[in-house]
Amino acid sequence: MDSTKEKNGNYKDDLLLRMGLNDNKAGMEGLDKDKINKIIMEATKGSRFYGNELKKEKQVNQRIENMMQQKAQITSQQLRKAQLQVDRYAMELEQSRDLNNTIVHIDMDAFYAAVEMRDNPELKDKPIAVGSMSMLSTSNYYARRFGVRAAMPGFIAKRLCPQLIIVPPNFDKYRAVSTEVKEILADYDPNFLAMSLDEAYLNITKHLQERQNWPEDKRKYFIKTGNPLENGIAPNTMLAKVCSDKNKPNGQYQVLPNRQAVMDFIKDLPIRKVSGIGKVTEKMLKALGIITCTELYQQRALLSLLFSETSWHHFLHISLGLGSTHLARDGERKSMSVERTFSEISKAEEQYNLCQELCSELAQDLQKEGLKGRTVTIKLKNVNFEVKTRASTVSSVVSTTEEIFAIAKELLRTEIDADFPHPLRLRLMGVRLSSFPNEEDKRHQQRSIIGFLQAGNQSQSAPRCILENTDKDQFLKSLEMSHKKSFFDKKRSERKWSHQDTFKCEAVDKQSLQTSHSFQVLKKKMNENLETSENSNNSQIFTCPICFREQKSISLEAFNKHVDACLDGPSISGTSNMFSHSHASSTEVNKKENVYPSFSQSEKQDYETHQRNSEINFIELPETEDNPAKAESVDALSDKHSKEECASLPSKPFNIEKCCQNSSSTVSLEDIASLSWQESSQPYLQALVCPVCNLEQKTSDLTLFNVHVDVCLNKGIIQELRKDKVNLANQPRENTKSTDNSGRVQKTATKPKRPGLMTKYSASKKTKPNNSRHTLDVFFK
DNA sequence: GCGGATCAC
DNA sequence: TATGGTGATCCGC
Repeated sequence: MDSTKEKNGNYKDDLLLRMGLNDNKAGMEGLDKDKINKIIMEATKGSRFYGNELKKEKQVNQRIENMMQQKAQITSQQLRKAQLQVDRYAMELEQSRDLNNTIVHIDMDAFYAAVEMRDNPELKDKPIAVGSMSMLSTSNYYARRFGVRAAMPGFIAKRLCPQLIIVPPNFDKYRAVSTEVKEILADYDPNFLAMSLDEAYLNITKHLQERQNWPEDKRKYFIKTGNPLENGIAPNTMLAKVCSDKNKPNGQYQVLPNRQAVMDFIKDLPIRKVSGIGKVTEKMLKALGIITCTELYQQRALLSLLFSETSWHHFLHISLGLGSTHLARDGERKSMSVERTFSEISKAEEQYNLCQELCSELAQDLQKEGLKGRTVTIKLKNVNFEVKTRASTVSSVVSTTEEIFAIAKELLRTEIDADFPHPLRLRLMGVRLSSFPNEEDKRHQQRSIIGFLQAGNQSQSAPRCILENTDKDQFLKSLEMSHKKSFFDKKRSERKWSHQDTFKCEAVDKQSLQTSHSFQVLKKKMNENLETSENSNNSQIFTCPICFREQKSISLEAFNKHVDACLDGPSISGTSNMFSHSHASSTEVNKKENVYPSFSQSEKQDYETHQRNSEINFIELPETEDNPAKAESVDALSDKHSKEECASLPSKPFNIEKCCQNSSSTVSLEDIASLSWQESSQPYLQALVCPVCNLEQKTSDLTLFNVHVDVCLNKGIIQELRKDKVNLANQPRENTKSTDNSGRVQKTATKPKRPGLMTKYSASKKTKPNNSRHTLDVFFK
């Protein structure tokens, strides 16, 4: 056709497929198919979006190429063996085939558009779409004749159909209508499964049985909702879903519950029609000559060798016409997120502000469902549509804006630092919380909290250990198991248990303190610190972890004696009570007052750390004043004291630079144990000093402080892990060339190539540097 | 546990 | 001018 097709045929086909245009249904009153294609491509070509689509397409092609090489190495022996194994499994599946259920899939036609047309009859004979100039949710059938589809940006739709009316979405309205419809559906199956506002599965097996006994007049109608809808009736969900797609619009289709009917239905069914087979899987299977379900069945042995077990099992289910016969109710949610697209934002300050807003929104949503989680993930999409996610898991659950933001902001900062001095040019940001505790976790947590509070109450009279048996057991178990884990897992477990212990025990019982592993380390570490400070004549103030009193300029022996005396002595209740008091009251205060503005004091402090890190990482850079990004940020966020603070840092026993830069200094239990408590100027309020970054945290909320420590630790680990990446990123990206074996010059891949999902073949298999780099189009023509 | 990807709606 | 938001899952590290 045109040159575009030769170069970008794949993308174009995908695009057209997605927009439903290569089914020959376009035409008649609307636009000619070719005309539609041309308009879409004209609007798309040259955009950043398109550039990214091409990039993604190349990656998929690479995956396919890897797969084909994998395939080429399969021997007939292996294939025969696989055939036996797969057929054995197929036999089992066949035997468990269940045709006793009647599943209906309900799909409301162009739902949003239908509702809008119902409420405004003027729209009825006009082409309409619901959405915005950026993105359409759906369109009516009139508009579809012009090629206007869901998931198409409105501005392109307008080019296809200038008279198109774009109606802004009104989800409350759609929800209301959806609820009405669902009430009707519930009559047929009270346990129906709603997939969205306009889609649901019903298991009407029981209903049909009961219906047998109904009087004739009552049986004469079936589902009547007043809305146009598709439905498909079949013995399982997979088939029902395909059925409802069959006779559009406003149609119905049934697959009878016998094996032959199922197999006949499946026979020529394109695999893409099946839920779960998307664009990429379709393309990969097409590369293996598989388009229909019959072909999928024929290649089952090969597929078992090329794909993961999960995948080929899924494929086998499909090719046998099998699917769920019961509607599994949704389990508990596993994550909650907020994300937003916007016009480019490149200023760090604005990015942090945005991040905090998202955290706030997320925190509100979480509160509605009473959820708390341990993993915070941020998502960034740059103006070139490249997506990154960065996650951090802390040891205790978080849920408030402040807690989530404390973590998210560090993740964001790491990314900003990594690209420094270039700004991140973002078009989307998102924040997600996951790792919600299961019921058992919750019970455990509950007990810990109660234990903590009880210990606080009782500390006046009879302080006792709040380190519960479960905690101890798990701590010991985690140590026991630790040799089986990876290095980082070990470190994680160590710090998790150590600083939980540290916080709990320091406030309470001396007996358990003495036996506590972490406390032994704590003592040891403090001694070491004391020694070094003595040796360097550096007069430091040490605070006794038991009584919290400052021990100034005393010898190591004296300090030890003091600690031991505190441990043996009768009265620590006063001090531990003081701690409990300050914790309890400050938590209250925190809840009410500590909703800090964009950048509070502690934010500034954090920012200063950031500045210090930047100075260390980019020591060759000009002064702050000459660095626009830095100067701006400093102006906005920081006072002028960062340099003095920086100068004072080396005298501290442990700091973030050491943590991040020393290759062997990934955070260890000992590091945690160097945690020191220093009294602030405020009486009865302990200032919390982070043992990692060594900065005093101006919060008295222990959870928030814990989060900060976790974040600092993760940051150390993250930077350790990312060292290579950062180095790579700091190199000039263009013109990075290398020579391969064949002597040709190629661009070096910026990122290490990985095999794609759901596949077994390994990317570590070296790609042949020869002609095998043909496109697969040629191969499969 | 992390990060990239795929998929559905 | 301009190509979404939410949630789940899988795979290889």
